[in-house]
Order: sequence, then structure tokens, then C-alpha cells
Amino acid sequence: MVRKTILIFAALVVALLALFQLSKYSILTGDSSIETIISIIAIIFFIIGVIINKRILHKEKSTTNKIDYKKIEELGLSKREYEVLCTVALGLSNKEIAEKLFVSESTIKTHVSNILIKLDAKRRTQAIQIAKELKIIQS
Amino acid sequence: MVRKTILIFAALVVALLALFQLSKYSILTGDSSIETIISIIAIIFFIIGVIINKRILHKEKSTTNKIDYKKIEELGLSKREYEVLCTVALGLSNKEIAEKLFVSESTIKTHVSNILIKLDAKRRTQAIQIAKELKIIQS
DNA sequence: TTAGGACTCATACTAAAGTATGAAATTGAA
DNA sequence: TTCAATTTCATACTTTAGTATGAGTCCTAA
Repeated sequence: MVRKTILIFAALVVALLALFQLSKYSILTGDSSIETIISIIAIIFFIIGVIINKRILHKEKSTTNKIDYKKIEELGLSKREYEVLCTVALGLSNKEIAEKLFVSESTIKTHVSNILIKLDAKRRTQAIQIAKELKIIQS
Repeated sequence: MVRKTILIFAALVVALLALFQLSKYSILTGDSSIETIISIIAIIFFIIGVIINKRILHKEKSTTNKIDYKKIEELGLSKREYEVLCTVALGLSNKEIAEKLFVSESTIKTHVSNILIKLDAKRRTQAIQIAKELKIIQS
């Protein structure tokens, strides 16, 4: 993360120094005008600015919307319980969840009860909210 | 939207032309080295690139996460019903909502029933999901 | 092999959610 | 003012959700 940024900036400095030499050479030989050099530099650094900013924002976005799997473990949610939690968040009833996962409704009730305890929720709607706040399900 | 972008780019071109003149002047008078000029230009355009990119992405984000008030009207949800819908999405029970809005629990039940009909949902959890998909509540 | 965790299921219960119906008060626009 | 929509409330009911308890199965790590 930090190393990448350092590398990118190092590359930028090198590119800049190279451009210095190019500009000097160009002026001396008269191959191209100073305006062209400056324009190219401006465009290049404009593009670099856009790219770097996009990467940073993309990283932020991916980290803010990412599911916190560590949290799931910390809460002690089992694989099946997490599965049920996700279907609950989709708005399914216990009966529908039971059919979807090929188990009985009473099994789902047991799972949901355990989920509520582990998430410290009173209702399934509250569990959904808490799960989203804890970033353990998609918001 | 588009006009703003044109204006910004026009300003950039003007700034660039101004820098041309400055660079020429500086070289002639020997006030500063060509390296300094180029560095400044590079930094300025890098920053401009970052700012423009940030604005564009911010605009995208704000439009994708914005609440669709037209949809709320289309669905025929009344002011109070929408209010109840929001509290339901927070995970509150009918009783808690009643206390929060200073009305009886039966009133909330009536509202919720009407909300379910208007959102074509079978349960409140499903209503929350649908409302989020329709972008009429915060996701 | 065995102890514990995860998953399953059932029964019996309480609590909450949701439906249906009717009705009164309020409000805003024509 | 009057009419329609909104908001409010109640009662009686059905359905779904959630709790408590006990128990059987399966799998895995010690």
C-alpha cells in the first residue's frame, strides 16, 4: 500500500528529471518549442493526477464496502448461521428460508434465535441493521 | 454539468498560455531555472487532475446514492407512511415506532399494512429490501 | 476413541407482526 | 365550505417470529 505510493512518486520524480534533460536538449537543438514541452508535461501530469486519485478512491471504496470476515468470526457466527443471516436480510420468511436451504422451519428458527443472541438484536429487522453496520453483510 | 467542464478546460488552457509567457520571460531574464517552471507546471496540473477526477467521481456517487423522491410519490406513499417505513428499516418494532411517533401501536400496524401493499411486500423485511432497491430509503 | 461444536429437528409456548373492518378526527385543496 | 385523502384508533382475528428445552446426528481435533 504505502510502498506502492512511494514507488509511484519515485517514478514521477525520475520522469520529471528526464523531462528536464529533454527540455534542455530540445531548446538547444531547437527541435521543438518550449510550449510543446510544457504542454506535454502538463497533460502527462494531469493524467497522472487523475489516475492516482482514481486508484486511491477505488481503494477506499473497496475497503468501505468490503465484508468484514474477521468480525463474523469474532461474533462466533457459524457458516450456516451466516448463510441464514444473509437470506433473512433478503426479506425471506423462515418458511421460505427453510425451503431454500432444504431444512425444516424449526431449524431456521433455531438458527435465527442464535443469530439474534450473537448480534445482540431483539428482532430480525434489527439484526439486519446491525449486520450492515458491522459490515458483515452487503448493504 | 457539461458547461462547467468546458469552463474548467477553458480556464486550464488560459492558465497554460499564461505559463508559456511566464516561462519565456523567466528564461530571458534568468530569474528562475527552466526546471523550476516545469516542476511548478507539473505539480499544478497534477493537482488539477486530482481535483477534477474527485469532482466527477463525487457527482457519480451522489447520483447513485440519492433517494428517489419521485418513486415515493409514484408508489402513493404518504408522508406518514414513509416516516414509518424509515423507522421500520432501522429495525424498530411496531411498539417502539408508536412510542417514537407518539401514536398507538394499532396506528403503526395500519401504516405498515398499507406500506406492504404499496411496496408489494409480504413482510417488513422484504419491504426494507424493496425500498432499498427502489432507492427510496438509505441503503 | 471420545469430547465438543455444528447442524438438525420437534414440541410447546409466548410475543410480535400482519389482516380485516369500521369509524372518527384532521387537513388541505377546490 | 365541502369533499377527499390522510391520520388516527380500536377490536378481533390469523399468521409469523421468536424462546425454551431436549435430543439425535455428524464431523473433527485432541
